[in-house]
Amino acid sequence: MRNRNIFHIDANSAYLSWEATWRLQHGESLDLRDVPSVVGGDPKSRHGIILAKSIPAKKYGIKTGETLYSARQKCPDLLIVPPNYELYMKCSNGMFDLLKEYSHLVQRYSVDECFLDYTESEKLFGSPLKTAYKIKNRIQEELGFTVNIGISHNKLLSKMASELEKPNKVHTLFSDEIASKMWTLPVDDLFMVGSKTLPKLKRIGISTIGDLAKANLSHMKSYLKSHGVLIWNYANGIDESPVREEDMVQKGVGNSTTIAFDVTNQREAYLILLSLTETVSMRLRKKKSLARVVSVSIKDKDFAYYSHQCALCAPTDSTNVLFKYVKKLFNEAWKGEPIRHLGVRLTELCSREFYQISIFDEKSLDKYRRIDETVDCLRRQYGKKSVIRGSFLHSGLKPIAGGVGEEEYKMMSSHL
DNA sequence: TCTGGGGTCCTAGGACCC
DNA sequence: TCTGGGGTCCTAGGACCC
Repeated sequence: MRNRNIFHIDANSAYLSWEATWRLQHGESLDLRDVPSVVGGDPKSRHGIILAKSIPAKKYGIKTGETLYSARQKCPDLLIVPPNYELYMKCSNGMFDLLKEYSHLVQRYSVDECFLDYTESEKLFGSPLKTAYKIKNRIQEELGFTVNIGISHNKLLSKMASELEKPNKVHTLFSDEIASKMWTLPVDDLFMVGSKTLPKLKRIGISTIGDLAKANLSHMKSYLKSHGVLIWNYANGIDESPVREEDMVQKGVGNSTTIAFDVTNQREAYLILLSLTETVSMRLRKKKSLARVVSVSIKDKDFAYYSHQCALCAPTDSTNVLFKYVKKLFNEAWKGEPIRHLGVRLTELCSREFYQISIFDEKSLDKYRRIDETVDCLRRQYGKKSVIRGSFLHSGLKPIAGGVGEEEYKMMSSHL
């Protein structure tokens, strides 16, 4: 492949910076970024984990994903603010729109990360490094938060580059810089080397990215299968994946929720599953897709996780049809123990247009479809909670569960 | 006052077919 | 009385990402 120029743009401690920016713009004098602070969920509803941390909080050893309880022990004066996903979506959109000015090829990798293919833009905007600084400074001035930008010839290296020194920095990581800038790093700093792979690598004497790069490829392949080949390539800076257009095909939609209390009976489990089915099927219909596979997942009070799935005879987007399968799957899977978390996921998606004929085969399905369309329409106009099922009244449970913000947005994935 | 939510991809084993 | 081997599909579980 010819030489490309790829940028990776990463908002620095995104949720926290966005929260800080918003608060400053709304009259607060304290900048959350200057003190030990975190964005975190509510422990009362069993959502008490750290979603983002300030740099001062990081100095206390506080990590994303750890419990608020543990973070408070490390730093008793820690300032904790609740998340505001709609705000984060707006900030994310602002960053994305600004980036689109510099290339038609911008991939939204997650809420706070984008890849930008600068290859064709160079003749319009000049040198990559100059433009990267321009973008970084514009985001800071116009949107109020800082980003790191990594520049290289592929996505993997540009992503590794943006991780180098934070915040508010532009880094390059071209081929001749791999040895000095990347090989010296601990091997788990490499994209796709996680907590399970790290000890396996340590066991064979690999502790830096450079060790992995110089390891024997066929040895890695027999030891870690295809994943071994993948990370060996990454360690050597090899990655040919393209910056993908926004509208790539999504493979599935799912929603899940941790319940504030342990669910111990079928009736309550059904209500929560119904609320999740409502959310997930609305999202499916919004995408004008149908699903052919439904799966239900359960996490019990001890965090043991399992799931059960089945294929449908015909793809559908009907809340009622999907819920019928969800109930069946739940009954087949549930072992009867107290439940902490429930999830509903739809996969094997296809286009609605493509399958319309079989949907209208049955009169009852046609009726279901009209109900779904009407309810979706009302909810769009008057809000998600304008139409709810009678069964939720007085149940103490949320009629619509799952989802973080109002808008649909690309979340994360683990491949480039 | 303990541990979120939303994704993708890979693998292993069993069923089934020829 | 023996009992191959390749291919595909399905499901459950695990690893990784942010």
